[in-house]
Amino acid sequence: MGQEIPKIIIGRLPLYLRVLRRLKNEGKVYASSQELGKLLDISAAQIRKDLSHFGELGKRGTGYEVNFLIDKLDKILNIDKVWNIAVVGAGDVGHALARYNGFLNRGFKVAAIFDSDPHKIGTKVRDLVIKDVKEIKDVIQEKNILIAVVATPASAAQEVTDHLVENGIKAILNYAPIYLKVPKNVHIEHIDPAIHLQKLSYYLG
Amino acid sequence: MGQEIPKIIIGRLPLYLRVLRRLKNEGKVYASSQELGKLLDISAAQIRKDLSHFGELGKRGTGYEVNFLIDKLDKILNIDKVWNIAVVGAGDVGHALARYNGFLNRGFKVAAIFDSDPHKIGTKVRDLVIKDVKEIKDVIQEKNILIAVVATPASAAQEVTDHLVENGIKAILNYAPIYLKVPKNVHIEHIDPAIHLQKLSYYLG
DNA sequence: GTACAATTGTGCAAATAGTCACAATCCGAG
DNA sequence: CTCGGATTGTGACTATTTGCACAATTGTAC
Repeated sequence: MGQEIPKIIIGRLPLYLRVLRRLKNEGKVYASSQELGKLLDISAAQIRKDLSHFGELGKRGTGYEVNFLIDKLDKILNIDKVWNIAVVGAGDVGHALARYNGFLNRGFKVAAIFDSDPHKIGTKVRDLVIKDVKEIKDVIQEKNILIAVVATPASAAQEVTDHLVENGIKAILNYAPIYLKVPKNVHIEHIDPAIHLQKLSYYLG
Repeated sequence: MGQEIPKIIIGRLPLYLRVLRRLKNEGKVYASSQELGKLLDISAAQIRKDLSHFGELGKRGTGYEVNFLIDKLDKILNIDKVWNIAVVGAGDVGHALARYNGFLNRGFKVAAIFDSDPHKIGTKVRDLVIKDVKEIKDVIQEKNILIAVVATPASAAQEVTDHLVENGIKAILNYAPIYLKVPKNVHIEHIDPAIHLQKLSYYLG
């Protein structure tokens, strides 16, 4: 303990959590590393080693108690509460995110959505009013938002990002097809479907 | 050569390509590994080593010729043509994908979209008619589709996937928040925004 | 044409990640 | 209360990935 946990391990924890939630739903009380591994195509040894970074979470002979492990992972990933997040860009992606039902029971709630288009500002997505990007500062302060999603066109993404960072955002999920520069104390993840498709097409040669 | 290229390297090639396209747009003719590295937060040495797997693509003293490298990466990734792809699920994600303008110049075209909801079947997204999932077989044969996107609820995703695989799909991009089982000759990539958000929230502890 | 600044490609070393295999432990049956 | 099957946690090992450093090459300036 006390050790810095490698990023690659952190990246697997949400996968473990997702499958555990499913098992819980199916009424399962215990799960072995072998069983989890089979459901995730990850070796049982790796799962055990990953989890062992956070203490002795399993019981020898029995496996991992599903509910206990879910709670533990929730705490580790800091999603034992719900984070308010902001979405910038009310295009198709912004709309899809604002309307997505899957966030709430996984630790997040879209609490604000912004755009710069006067035609969109003031209209609603679900029960959320699209606000002017100029209001970002006030809103994220008021709603205590630390996580934002950038869902603007590539041309606006860096500028929006800088603005978010200036106003205290500490983590960004970026859907714009461009690499965003952020200070190293700000964390960032990227989603670009074309990138994934290109990885796939390589293997179809 | 003849060697199997590690997956992790293949995963970076689309990133190189994306930044090269931007540089080309800006009128740049040459780019050094250092310059690319700075734009991507990847070490220059790593970029050189990655690219060296595919021949001597740069010029010592000068760097990489942008146009040449773009062409080369296009060929390596098999996107020197446009792939027809199918989207299954015409919800928010399916709509967003079908309406997205960014695919075409990156090697892909949404050529079909399917749903099982009778209310949606027959309606249009852009100029694409939403078809019944029962027509998957015929349409992907007719349009020569090898790549599909699963954008259904989690509950339907595995069934849809099995159906796609049975009918010749060789690569799947999965947006459903569930791990999909596929035969090992079928390639798969996953996108789940909640997973990314959870990776981020870990660091906000 | 020579000197020099820039930059690649790459062998080697270091760091990181993953697998193996087994002692330690747990639980249930008898 | 002992035995046996199951399963974890982990040290030792192996494999993979990254970084370093420099010879080889290129182009330019004079």
